[in-house]
Amino acid sequence: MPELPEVETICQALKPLLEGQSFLKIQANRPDLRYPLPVNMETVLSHKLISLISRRAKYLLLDFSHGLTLIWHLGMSGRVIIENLNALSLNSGPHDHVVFITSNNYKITFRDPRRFGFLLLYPTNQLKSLHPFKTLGPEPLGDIPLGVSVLHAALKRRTISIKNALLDQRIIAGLGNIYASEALWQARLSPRRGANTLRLKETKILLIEIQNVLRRAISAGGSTLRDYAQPNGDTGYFQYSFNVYKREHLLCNHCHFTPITRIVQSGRATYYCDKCQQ
DNA sequence: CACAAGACCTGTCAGC
DNA sequence: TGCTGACAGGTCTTGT
Ligand SMILES: [Zn+2]
Repeated sequence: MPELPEVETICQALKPLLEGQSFLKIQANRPDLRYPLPVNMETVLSHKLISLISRRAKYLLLDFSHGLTLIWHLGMSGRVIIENLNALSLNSGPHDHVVFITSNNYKITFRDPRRFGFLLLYPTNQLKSLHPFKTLGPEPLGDIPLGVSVLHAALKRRTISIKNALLDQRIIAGLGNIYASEALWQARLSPRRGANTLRLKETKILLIEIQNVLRRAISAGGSTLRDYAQPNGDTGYFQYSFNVYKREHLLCNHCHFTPITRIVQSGRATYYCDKCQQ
């Protein structure tokens, strides 16, 4: 489900609510999702000051002032729901696996039907040296601008298709199936091109278009296809700006005469215009 | 090591 | 109305 723009949207929603607050209660409605929930999560985290909410790749990071970081991944179908705490809101739906009650009276629900999401608890100062953070590629919208030469060098080493390369979180962090296809359309590059065949000039355009599409998607609150919604319950709006994703057989918005093609690469759908994208 | 395919899990939708 | 198969915003594991 959530790629960088959706996780960033959730991060921005949680940040003002949670920083400086704490969890009064953490209710786990099952012992695990993709992985077992952190042991004694409620004991270890409740009443501890939340010092920083941030995002790395598709991970939400909740830093606590006593030196632990809660790592929160939403998998394919994960949602974060923020509600005002009231008497009626204590019941949970069938896929509401973890419920956090905050010191400023919010109920934050982790809903995830497919349970590919997970929570992990690591010491903050060890995060960077632990999997998967150890091998995670650069942030496309990071404070330190991702240089074209870095991306180009990483692509040069790989024989996989450029589409698959964009999904590899070790090369660039945060892109998923939607935004990989959309960025390649914007850059007018075929998803079937070998990653190592891009010219520096093409990589340069691709990086700019990756950044543009991610920024526009964040501004739109992400893309809603099925499960995803912003934490306040609104849908995202970027699905209305898709040029290729889920648009098989519809005409390309650039050339206006070629139907969008759907292919499968490494088991995942890719959409593109066979004429515009070379 | 690099890569493709399989696995994880549940819900939805098209087609019969 | 069922049933069946395909498919879904991700990533870890397995096999070649
Ligand atoms: Zn076109």
